[in-house]
Amino acid sequence: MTKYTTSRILVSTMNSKLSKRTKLLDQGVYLLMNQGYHATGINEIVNAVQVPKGSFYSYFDSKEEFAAQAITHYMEPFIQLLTRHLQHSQVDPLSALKNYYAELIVAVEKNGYKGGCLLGNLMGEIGDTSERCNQALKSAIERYKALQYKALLQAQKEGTVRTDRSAEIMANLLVNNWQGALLRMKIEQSVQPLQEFCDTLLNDYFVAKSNLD
Amino acid sequence: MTKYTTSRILVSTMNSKLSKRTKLLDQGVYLLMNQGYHATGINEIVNAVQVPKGSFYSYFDSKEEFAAQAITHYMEPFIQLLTRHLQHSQVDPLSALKNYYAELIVAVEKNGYKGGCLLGNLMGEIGDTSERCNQALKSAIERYKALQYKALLQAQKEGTVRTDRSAEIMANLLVNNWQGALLRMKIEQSVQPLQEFCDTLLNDYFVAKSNLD
DNA sequence: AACATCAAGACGACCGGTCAACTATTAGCT
DNA sequence: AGCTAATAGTTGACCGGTCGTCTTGATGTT
Repeated sequence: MTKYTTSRILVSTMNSKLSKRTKLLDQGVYLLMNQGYHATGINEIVNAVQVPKGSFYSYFDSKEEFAAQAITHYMEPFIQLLTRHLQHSQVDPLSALKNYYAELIVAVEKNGYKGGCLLGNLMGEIGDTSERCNQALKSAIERYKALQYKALLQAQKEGTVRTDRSAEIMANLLVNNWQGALLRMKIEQSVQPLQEFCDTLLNDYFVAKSNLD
Repeated sequence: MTKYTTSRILVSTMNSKLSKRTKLLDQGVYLLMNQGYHATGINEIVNAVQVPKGSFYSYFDSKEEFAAQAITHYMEPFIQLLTRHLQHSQVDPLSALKNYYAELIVAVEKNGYKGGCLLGNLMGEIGDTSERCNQALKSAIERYKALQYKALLQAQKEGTVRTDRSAEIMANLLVNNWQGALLRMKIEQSVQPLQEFCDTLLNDYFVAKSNLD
């Protein structure tokens, strides 16, 4: 019984520390996305989740390392959402991509066009000045692209996506151009740039000729 | 002769003030592009061009107003370069656009892929938090797009660009997606994203069917 | 008691903007 | 024309913060 009690306390401590760390990352993602890296101070992050300032460094080595991990943390829900769409057994890969982007468009509109995407924002702000974050951004984008690449490859096999352009290039176009459209959305306060992007690539350019209307 | 001398001094003073202001803007563009808005302090700007710090506020009302004007200042050479290409009497509008982007690609590669584009960077960093800069960004992008829209419209009339997609949407795609490609270029340290963008839109998607190989 | 972990506040640096003191220019007077 | 007072422009020190990181005393664990 002593052993069982010790084990429960140990698990509880670990979970509490993970929970605090997760809260910091959640809050970091939120603030970094809405304010940017340099305009977001550590005090604001820790105060928002009731973590003492001095404790920050027991979770993260530095602000830069924190941001790098916030980047990875930010991507998780997107990777999960896209994976779910792609694993939908009744939907072909191209339609799954379309559904995925359509769902994102609804979400950003609901969010009042604010923030856009953490990846694009930080690429612009600290892509040149933080090697660590640059690395995290690159990895995040690469993971995102790889999922879309696989989907396009499968769609090519199924005959719904053109084969005269490589799936690699098409996945790059999706990932890169989505970022540009999100930036424009932010200043125009409109999802029109996103819709134009989807129409152009997913409903037209990528579609195999035999599948076009 | 007294009148002539007074007139020369007056002109010289005006030119000196304009020259200092221009130097501040040039330096501001450079630093904002390489470091971002919040990581660039006013001291760094004024020190770089030997202007006393207190004088900064006789040129610009605030840091925010300065950045807004740096945005407009930054766009001038691009507008001029694009205009020159489009006014080239021996080149059709679509080829002029291609030549313009090809020239930019050479320039960013020569610059070591650094900075990217001030517009995209600041949209991501302060597009949500500075209304004044958001306005300047919007105007700058709109000006840039308008030039490209006119070129595409003319190209449609000449039969080199497809007509089943509006020139408006195509100009938007150019402007938005170029920003996304530049962000990716920054983290990948490669012009490949830019080249893929140009190949896709200018050499394929935009081209009238009868002009495709 | 000895050791490990936590965290409040100190550290040295930086921030944008203000303003008193100073300098330059203009207006008014003789 | 020359001088003085009034006005306009310039600017470096200052203001009241903020910043990320580190130190050291407090607290927790064994």
